[in-house]
Amino acid sequence: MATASRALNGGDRVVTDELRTRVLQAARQLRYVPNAHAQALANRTRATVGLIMHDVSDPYFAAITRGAMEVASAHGALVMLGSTFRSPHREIEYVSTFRAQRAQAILVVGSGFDDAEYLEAMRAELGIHQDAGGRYAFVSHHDLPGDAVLPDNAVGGAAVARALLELGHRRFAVASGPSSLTTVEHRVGGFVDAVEEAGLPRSAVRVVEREFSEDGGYDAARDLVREGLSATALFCASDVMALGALAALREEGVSVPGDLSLMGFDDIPVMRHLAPPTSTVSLDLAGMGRAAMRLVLDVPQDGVVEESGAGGPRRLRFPAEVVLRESTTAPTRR
Amino acid sequence: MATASRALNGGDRVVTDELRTRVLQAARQLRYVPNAHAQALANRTRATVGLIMHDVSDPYFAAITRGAMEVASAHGALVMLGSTFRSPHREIEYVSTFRAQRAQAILVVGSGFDDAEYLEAMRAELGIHQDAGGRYAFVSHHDLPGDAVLPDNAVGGAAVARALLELGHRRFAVASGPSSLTTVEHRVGGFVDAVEEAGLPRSAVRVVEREFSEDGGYDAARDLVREGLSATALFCASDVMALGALAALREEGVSVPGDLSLMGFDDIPVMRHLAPPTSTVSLDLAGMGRAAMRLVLDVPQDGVVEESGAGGPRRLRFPAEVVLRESTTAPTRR
DNA sequence: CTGTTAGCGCCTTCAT
DNA sequence: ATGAAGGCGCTAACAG
Repeated sequence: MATASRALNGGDRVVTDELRTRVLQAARQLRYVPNAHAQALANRTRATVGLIMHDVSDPYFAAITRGAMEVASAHGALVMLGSTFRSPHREIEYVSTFRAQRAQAILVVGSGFDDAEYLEAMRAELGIHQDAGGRYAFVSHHDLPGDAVLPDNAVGGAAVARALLELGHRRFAVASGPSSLTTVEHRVGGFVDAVEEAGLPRSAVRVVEREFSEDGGYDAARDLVREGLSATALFCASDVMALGALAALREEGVSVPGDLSLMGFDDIPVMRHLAPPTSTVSLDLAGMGRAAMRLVLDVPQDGVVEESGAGGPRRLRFPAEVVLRESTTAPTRR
Repeated sequence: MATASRALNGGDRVVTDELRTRVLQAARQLRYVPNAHAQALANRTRATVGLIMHDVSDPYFAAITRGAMEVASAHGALVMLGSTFRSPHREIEYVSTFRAQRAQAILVVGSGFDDAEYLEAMRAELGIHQDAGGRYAFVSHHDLPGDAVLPDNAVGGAAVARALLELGHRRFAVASGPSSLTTVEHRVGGFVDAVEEAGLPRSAVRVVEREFSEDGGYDAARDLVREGLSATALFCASDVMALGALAALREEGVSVPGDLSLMGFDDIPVMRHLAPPTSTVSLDLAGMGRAAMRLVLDVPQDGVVEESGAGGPRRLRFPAEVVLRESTTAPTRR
């Protein structure tokens, strides 16, 4: 048994060539694959990483996942998937499940929740995971200690405001998600701050808070229109919300950008194909996924700049850049 | 130890209340989670399913995955993800990896490859998996024995042809993927057959074969235009290809549907938002994912009709229905 | 009802 | 270079 084990694993010169080939051949004939559980038990770990996120079918998460999968498979790491559908409870549950699996690493993708109970539970779960030798990292802010890949959400939000101001807009609407999501908070916060910095009153921005989803974007835009829209530009906290908003605007007969300029955030692949091609803030989503996976797999990054206090958590910042397309123009309405 | 195990797992009345609470409390205090590998080893199985597909960031697979995840998490099954990026080799490798994990079930999503070596290897791997008590199923055709969830690809392709014929089109172009993919073969085959059945010559359809991807769609449309398009309607073998085709047509100055009617296949969520909203063939993608997961988890289906020979493989057929939107009109060019 | 004893399949010392 | 033995953490079968 020991010899077979050595022949199969220890690629080294510890087994006679003849014996090794004999073992290998038998294995092939039997289509033998070692029991990964037994290996994991004996080795006390395994190249496995747990991926926790809202929902893979959301293009934002899909793109990040793709990047993560590329790196994982290049390094022979097995990926386990956990969809939370935005439930903090499920998120914690998945950490615990992956802990039970003795996952080598856990990747928590997407906005954190601003909720004391959740934060405490996550901190505890992740702490134990780490004490047991596991790694973990976040993609997006989490108000929790740990390595992270961070999109420049606030900077992006501010850039949107400045781009719109430069076009001549002075009254804005924002289709926001729940402010308890850190991502939303940063994007909308950055936007509002930039507007105020430009000397406009707070009242220049009308913020509507709905679900952080396509339906939420739809609801927000429809309600905004029905309450008698005075804004000349609408900023959506994500492209997925912008998708919904666009549908609502079409139904309500509001022309984009004629009546209203529209901007999203993320630059998911379809934005360029929409009617009209929609302005947004581009983020290297797949790159973020790759960087995060590299972070937890402890392989060197590839061009991404690391910004970390000495010994502190490692943080990889991803720039957010405004991409102007046809959904934004100078305001024409009076 | 045994008592602790019983208290934790066997929800029955086999342990004194007092002892059980004591165990439970200790577990909670220590944030104990049982080692899943040890459990799997002792139990010889675990509720784990391996999901094999091309790429989660492709909206088609993303939607199917979403459905599969819903059912999996409702049944407490852990999902492992394998992205093949269309490599038959990796597909086989993942089956073997999941076999090593002693996955309870393996779900192979997406078109199979028409390749003898691949088919033989898959048959062997899946056979061993099954002999070891594992289940598996396909989503889409695979020319391999086993349970399957099958979209009506050929029927859908034919329906596209008929819809276009009815609008008055007589000369067609098809942006096809590699004909070695069964999905492509069925869709394009159904289309071509229906055109011939309508009494038109084979030459009425110009088929261009490119990658089965957005880039492939782009290349196909661009090349068709540059070679001097005589068709009045373009059928793309998938919506993702249609996305690329639309971009190419825009760049080449071909107006849709003015110069050319366009149809895709799948009805991925964005099609309705495109410029113009694009006609396609709708498939209940998430439903297919759910059905497939139910199939391998052996839980009753929910409204989906099963079509199976007695004792033979179980097959769930999903209807494909044409959805006409603004990318298709009667031909105006001469 | 509780405790004891074998494995589950593999890997890793430790002898040989 | 090979083989034998112990243990990874848990559960199931068997005693008590």
